[in-house]
Amino acid sequence: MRTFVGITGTTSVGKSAVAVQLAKRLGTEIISADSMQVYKGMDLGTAKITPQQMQGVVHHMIDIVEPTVDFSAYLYRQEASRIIDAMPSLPIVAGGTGFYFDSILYPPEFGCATAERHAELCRIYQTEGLEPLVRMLCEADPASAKIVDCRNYKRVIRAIEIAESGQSRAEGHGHTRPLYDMRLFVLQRNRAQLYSNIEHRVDEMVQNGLVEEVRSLVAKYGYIQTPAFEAIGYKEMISFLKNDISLPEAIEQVKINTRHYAKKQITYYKRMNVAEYIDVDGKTSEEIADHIYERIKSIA
RNA sequence: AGGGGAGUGGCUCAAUGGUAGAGCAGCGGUCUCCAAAACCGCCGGUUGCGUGUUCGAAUCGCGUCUCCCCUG
Repeated sequence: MRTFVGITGTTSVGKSAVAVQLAKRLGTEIISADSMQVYKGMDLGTAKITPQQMQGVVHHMIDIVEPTVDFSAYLYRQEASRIIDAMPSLPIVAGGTGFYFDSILYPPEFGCATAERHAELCRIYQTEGLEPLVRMLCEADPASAKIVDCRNYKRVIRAIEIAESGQSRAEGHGHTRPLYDMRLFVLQRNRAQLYSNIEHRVDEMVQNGLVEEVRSLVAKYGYIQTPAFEAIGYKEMISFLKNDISLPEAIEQVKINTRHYAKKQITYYKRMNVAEYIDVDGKTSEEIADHIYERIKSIA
């Protein structure tokens, strides 16, 4: 079983810098685990690492698709594990999307629907609501209907798709063993400090031209409805550009949504197999990288 | 100064005589191809203050404080 180092943590804890420092010590490359930094042209709002900040370290899974693409954990996993498997050195997977780490460790085994069928199911939800979908699931796969959250349309649609592919969401396809030996380090800081950082970081993004970035994306792609344009910092600015809300309101909303996001990240990490939580307050990225290096040098 | 309006949980607001509800925020959680998504739960007010009427007042009367608007 291959081993890799995982570095994650809430937004704005400084994951990227630590990953770069560690990669330099290990002489290896970084695979990003970030659901939004995969999109080209979305830089400021996703706090994407700049070429200068990379310091010559190769980064994978960043800027790999256009914002028009419906990217997914499935596509992420395919590409990411291929890169990990091919890397001669100890890979570092770094990013804030816990679900993407899991998709590498426990790749989905269920079948998928065609894009057309998926779109059709989504259309049913939009026009007729949840009930018809739940009814469909109850008919197609009553066992799954019992275990799936039937108030969550995404889960219901997915379960229908699985059923239609001849499988059942209810069958314990749960992987008991991960495909990789991940040594996961979670960077953290206290809640007050975290929230204050988010506050400043959002203000900084706006000062650095977030509105202009979103404006040019809209100019290039229009008001498309893809996961990319649902990213925090983007959806709110789009509302502002559409004149639905004022700029101060949009900025406040970005801050609130970022806090919620950070909270959900913290919750998600609790279910992961964490090797160690590291408090970052008062430490430099070099010190943190050194600390992690000491912990994993035996396997490097 | 006079006239009018408003004061309800952190915020925005609902409930005009019958033991105060919601949204947002806050806190916690779910998660096997949209995950920066989608979904779930919890905490929190005796209604500016005082007094009166009433079986019973956020809701009516009187007084008082604060804010807003108009007139001067």
